[in-house]
Amino acid sequence: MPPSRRRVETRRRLHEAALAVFAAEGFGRASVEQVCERAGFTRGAFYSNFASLDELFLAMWADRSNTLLEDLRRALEAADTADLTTARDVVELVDAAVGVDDAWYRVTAEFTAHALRTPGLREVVAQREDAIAGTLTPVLVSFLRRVGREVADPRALALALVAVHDGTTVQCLVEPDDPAARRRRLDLFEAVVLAYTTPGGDA
Amino acid sequence: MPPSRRRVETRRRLHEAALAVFAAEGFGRASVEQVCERAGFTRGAFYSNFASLDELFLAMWADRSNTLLEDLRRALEAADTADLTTARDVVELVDAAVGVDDAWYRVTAEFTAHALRTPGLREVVAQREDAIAGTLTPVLVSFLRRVGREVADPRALALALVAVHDGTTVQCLVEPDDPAARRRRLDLFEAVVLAYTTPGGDA
DNA sequence: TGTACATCAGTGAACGCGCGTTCACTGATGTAC
DNA sequence: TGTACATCAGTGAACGCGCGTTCACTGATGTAC
Repeated sequence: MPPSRRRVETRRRLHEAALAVFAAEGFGRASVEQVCERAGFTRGAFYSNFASLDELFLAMWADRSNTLLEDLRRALEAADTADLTTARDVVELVDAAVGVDDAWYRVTAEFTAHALRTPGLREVVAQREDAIAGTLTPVLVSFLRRVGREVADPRALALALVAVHDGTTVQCLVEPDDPAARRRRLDLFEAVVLAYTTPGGDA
Repeated sequence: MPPSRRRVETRRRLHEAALAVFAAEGFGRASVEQVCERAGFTRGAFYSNFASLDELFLAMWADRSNTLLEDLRRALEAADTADLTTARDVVELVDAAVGVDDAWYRVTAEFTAHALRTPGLREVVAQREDAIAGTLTPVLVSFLRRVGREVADPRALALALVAVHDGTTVQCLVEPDDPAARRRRLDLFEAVVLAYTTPGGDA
């Protein structure tokens, strides 16, 4: 039996409230009470839908991760590639599509830390990294080929870019008023792309 | 008046307990009670030394960050550089000295996330990144010169390596049994080092 | 389209626990002679 | 080196609040006729 419309909507509102509360208070300090108040439900409604905050957190995080990744994929596939002529152009296009989201970064960082101390969850994070790399790979290879670069090991490049993204996101968020952090991020992306590609035939 | 020996020792034990509890439970879920029990004190002792868990966390984190960075600096300065002949050697030497510490990574990730939502603390994290880059820079430049590479912009390289370190640490910890993650980390370090340096005169 | 009924989904009150915080106290530490 | 005293530092009990969790309930939703 599929869940009723009402139930789907309730869970959606709880997810939404959870994201807001987790972002504002931190994962460990969010309470069932706060999430329910924000969503406009009593605590009973929560327990009718989830066994624990951890379960809600996992559901919300997995769900939103998927959505964000799917949005990213679509944005890249629909991007105007007419002006791409250099690796730097590719980097700037991808960077703009990915963006730097303060609240989501915090939530993901805390989820990752939590997952590292919870055996069953480590795997979830690992699969997510894999999914990101897998989604990025084809579009990245195609963009780079367009500017005359061949990717030797697409998976290695994708994982490297994910690592650079994670690492430089902190630096950008910590110094939000410093445009230099943003520039350094793009420079590093570019350097990595060039290091992991070779000049191709059609350039 | 300097703090008494007894007081210094009490604070040290509270720091130590805090690190253990934060690593095990997560920042937001650690309680004053747990920290005190672990340290072998009553809760009154805690309040005689700190105004809040946040204050203890900040003190512990800043203190330990300094110690770790100082240890790293000493280890690198005392390292045997006779066998350094390639950039890869430098990368492997530095990587071995830095290491990948599960518990400390989690604590730092959560502290960073917390700092991002607490105005006064953002600065603390920013200064820490700066201190790391500043400490690493001279020894890195000297090692690389020894293997025949000139660093164009030492600060940019240091910050790039910190970002790569942060990003790849997650990947290594998430797949602890996969040696490929470790290898990819070293490859990325090497690629960045090569990209940010040029062949020097004495090679 | 309307009515009766069954099941589902969220309500709200109640219970109790963990723990943050305070504070009068006692024992430890150090100083003066 | 020993004694008296002052101050410092941690004890442990007490208070109370926030909130996790449960559960009998009521109102909402959907189905059969």
